[in-house]
Amino acid sequence: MPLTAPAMSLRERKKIDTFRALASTAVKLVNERGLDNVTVEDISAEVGVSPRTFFNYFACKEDAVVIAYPDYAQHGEQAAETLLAAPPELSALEALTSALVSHADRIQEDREEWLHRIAVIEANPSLVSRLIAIGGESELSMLTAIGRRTGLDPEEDLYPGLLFSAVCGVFNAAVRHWYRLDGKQPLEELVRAAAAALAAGLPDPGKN
Amino acid sequence: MPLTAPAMSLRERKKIDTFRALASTAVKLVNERGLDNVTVEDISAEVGVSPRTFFNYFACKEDAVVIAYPDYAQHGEQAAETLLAAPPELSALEALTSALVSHADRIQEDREEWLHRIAVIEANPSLVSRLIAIGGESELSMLTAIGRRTGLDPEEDLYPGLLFSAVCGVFNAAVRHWYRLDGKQPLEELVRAAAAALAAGLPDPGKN
DNA sequence: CCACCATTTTGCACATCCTGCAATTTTGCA
DNA sequence: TGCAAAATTGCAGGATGTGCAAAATGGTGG
Repeated sequence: MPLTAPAMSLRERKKIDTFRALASTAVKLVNERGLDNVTVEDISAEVGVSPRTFFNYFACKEDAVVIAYPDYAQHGEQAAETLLAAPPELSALEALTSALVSHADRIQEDREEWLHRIAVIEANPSLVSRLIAIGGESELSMLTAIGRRTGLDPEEDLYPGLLFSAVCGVFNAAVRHWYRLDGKQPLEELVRAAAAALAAGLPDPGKN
Repeated sequence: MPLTAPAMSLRERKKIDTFRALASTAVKLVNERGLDNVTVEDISAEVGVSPRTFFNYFACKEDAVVIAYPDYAQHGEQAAETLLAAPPELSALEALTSALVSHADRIQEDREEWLHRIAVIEANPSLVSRLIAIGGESELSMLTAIGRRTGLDPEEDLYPGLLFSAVCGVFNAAVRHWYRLDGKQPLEELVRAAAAALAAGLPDPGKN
C-alpha cells in the first residue's frame, strides 16, 4: 500500500483501507458481471461492511468504480499548484501539458488497476459521465490558475475555458488510446504526443 | 412549433408534444426549485401524464432536463454526414469546425430555451455528466467519419479521437461562454473564434 | 486496566428512482 | 363502424440514497 503513510493513526489507515477495498471490489465485480448486475449490497457484502457504510464513503455506486483514491478531491488543487509552479517562460499550454504529464505518471504507477478501471468504464458508458463530473470539480481551481498565468479573467475571457476544455479532451483521448494499447506504450509519451499535436493546431496528418 | 412537420400523423405529433412538454417542464421546475426538489411525479403531474409515461420518454429525470428534442439520437449521424459532405480540400479540423457551426445554428434558433437549459445545467453540475454522456453517443459515428476523411483507423491511431475530443471540448467552452454573455454574441462567432484558436495551436494570448 | 470522548459503523425508516408486465385507452386506416 | 397497432397507465417490486439515533471502536489520560 504505497498510499498509507507511516505516521497515521489506525483509524485513518482503516478508513483508507475500507475506501480502497470498496473501490477495487466495485471495479472487480462490475468487471465480472456488468454495472447493472452489481448492487451496493453485493459490494458491501464482499468487503464486509454494511450497505449504509458504503454510502458513507461514496455518494453512489458509480463513484466506487470511478474514484480511485480518497484524496481525489485535492487532485484539482494539486494540479493547479503544479501549473503555477511551472517555469514562467512556458506558455499556458506548455505549463498545462507538464501538469498533465505528472498526472499521467500517477496513473502509470497503478497501471494494472487503472487499465482495469478504464476497461470497466469503456464497457459501461454511463460511467463516463460520472468521471467527467469528478474532473469537473477541479475545474474552478484550474481555471483560476490558468487565469493567473495568462492574466485573463476566466469569467470574462473565452481563452482559459477553451484551453482547459481542449486539454482535458486531449488528455482523455490519450488515456483511452493508452488503454487500447494495453498500456504497453508509456502514457507519458502519448500525452506528450497529443499535447504536441494540439500545440501544432491539430494539422491533418494526411497532408504531411 | 417549428419542429413538427406538416406531414405527420396525429399520433407522432402528440408524441413530440408530450416529449417537448416534459422536457421544458423539467427545465422550468428544476430552474425554480433545484434538481433535488423536483421529482418525476412533479413533472408528470404538471404535464398531465402518469409517472410511468415519463419513463417511456426518458430513462431518468436528468435526461428530461438535458435532452431537448426527441430526435437527439440522430444528431450524431447528421453531424457525421455534414462532416463527410464538407469540401474535400478542407482539413479534418476545418471540416469538423463547419459541422460544429451548423450545430451552433440549431442552438441559436431556440436561443431562449437553450439559455434557460444551460443555466439549469450550470447550477446543477451533476447534469453536465449526463450531457456529456449524450454527446458521447455520437462518438462512434463521428470517429468513423473522421477516420474516413483522414484515412486513419480510429482504433489504431490516436489522431481521430484526439481531434474529436479537442473539438468537443472547444465547442463546450464556446457554448458556456455564449451563456455567460447572455447569448448576446452569436454562438456561431464564438465557435469560429474558438476553432481558429485551436487551429492556431492555442497560443498564449499574453505573448501577443 | 479502566473510563471517557470522538469517530465510525450500523440498523431502520422512508422517499425516490426505474423496470417489467399486463390491462386499458387512443389512434390510424379500411 | 370495427380492427390492428401504438401509446398510456397502474401495479408490484427491486435498488438507490439520506437522516437519525443507537451501538461499536479507536485514542487518550488517569
